[in-house]
Amino acid sequence: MNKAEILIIDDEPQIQKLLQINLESNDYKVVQARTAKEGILMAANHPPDLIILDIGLPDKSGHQVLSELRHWYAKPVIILSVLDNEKDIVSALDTGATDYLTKPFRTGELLARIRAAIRRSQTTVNASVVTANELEIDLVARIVKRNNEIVKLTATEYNLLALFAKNESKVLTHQYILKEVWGYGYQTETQYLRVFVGSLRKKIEENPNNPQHLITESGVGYRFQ
Amino acid sequence: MNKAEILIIDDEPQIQKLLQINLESNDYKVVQARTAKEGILMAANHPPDLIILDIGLPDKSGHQVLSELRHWYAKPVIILSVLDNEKDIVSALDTGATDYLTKPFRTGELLARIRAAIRRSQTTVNASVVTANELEIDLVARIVKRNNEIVKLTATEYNLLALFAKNESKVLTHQYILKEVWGYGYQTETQYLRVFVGSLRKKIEENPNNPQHLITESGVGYRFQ
DNA sequence: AGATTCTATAAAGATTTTATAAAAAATAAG
DNA sequence: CTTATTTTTTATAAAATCTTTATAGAATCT
Repeated sequence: MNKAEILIIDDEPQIQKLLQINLESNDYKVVQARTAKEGILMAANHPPDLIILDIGLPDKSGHQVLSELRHWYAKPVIILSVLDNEKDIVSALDTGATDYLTKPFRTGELLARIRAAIRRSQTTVNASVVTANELEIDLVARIVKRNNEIVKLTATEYNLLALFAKNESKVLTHQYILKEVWGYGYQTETQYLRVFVGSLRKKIEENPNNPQHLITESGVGYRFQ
Repeated sequence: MNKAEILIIDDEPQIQKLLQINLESNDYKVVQARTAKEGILMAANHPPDLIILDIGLPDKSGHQVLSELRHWYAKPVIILSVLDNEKDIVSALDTGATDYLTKPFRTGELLARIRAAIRRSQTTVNASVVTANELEIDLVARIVKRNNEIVKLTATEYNLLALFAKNESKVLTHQYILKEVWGYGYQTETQYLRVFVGSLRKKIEENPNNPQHLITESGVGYRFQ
């Protein structure tokens, strides 16, 4: 297997150096960018296996970079943030960040998180079939089966369920789901979500009044298990 | 591993002596300053792993020193205060102090607090999964488990617990917690906090009447451990 | 020791959030 | 062009959560 390639987007030279040394000695190929613009360009030209993104870049906010990346880049993005900047972190996770670390960080921990993120992205992206008890979701064939019988879903219903399946047992916020399934500008249309979660439950839950798969997290979002 | 270095900023010679002896015999390297000015200078020239700061210094108030330090110094700062100066303590914690002790203090307790503070600064600050005995808090998945079973928390309960988890074994003042969880303008609603700490204890403590994780610091705030 | 402040807890009331049905609008299929 | 299907919107009932109040107990101060 080839070396995994990691793109670092960070303007601080000492962080760049530190990461480069540590990652290369752990057998990763390292590519570096110092600005948001440069980073996006490099990622587009030659998509890496993972991106490490500093949230405090000079030319563009990390959030913006992340959301631009997420239009077409599905692999892990790990966020670096300065200490005590919790709002940034939460909103970054909402925009689709894979994980985050606050500076200063221990390199051992960063390496562990990189390994975990890459492992996850390889299994979940390649795993075209997600199963949860009597449910089977084939993400390549776009087919959902319940007790081995095909469940007929509309396009939106399927997109929603696929998103849940890709994020099993993780709480997804309303905002995030709406953005992923409906696109930008729909973040406030929480009612859409309720309607579609309702119709999904009717189709995939044994007892839709007492859902076992699509769990409500009141005030936050939903969780699939 | 090298010895951890501790800077003591205190003008009382007997305290200086007492601390020096106790810390050095516990295998810390001790550096001492007698004034605020000297202390800041020493910390800047050679940042220690932890600072012990007396709140009652001759040339400058400890609060000012703390807030100056916090611009660039992210490691633990433990405050020393005379007994009848509770307001100082609360405001110091609000400014970012890690922990506090009132004089006269027992050295065993000080040593324990130092160990806790250093351990925390090395590990938990960055972690996206925090574990405390039978508790497991996944800050990315937004899921809390107790003995491997998912604990159902409301949004506010979760936000509160997440804040505690990110500041393990650190005293958080009422004001600070209220500001972080409820936002500005709620700093005086201490009763909210009592209600929610109560319901959290019911869900995460073995015996809510004798809490082991969510500890009350009377007159100051709460501590999670 | 007594007074005062602080904390815990329950429970009622208010508000927010969620679920569901069904109508209207938009889109796709025949 | 008409019909069927899907998505969006509206309305409303139910559930969950948050806020407020009241009160008893614990901790702290004088």
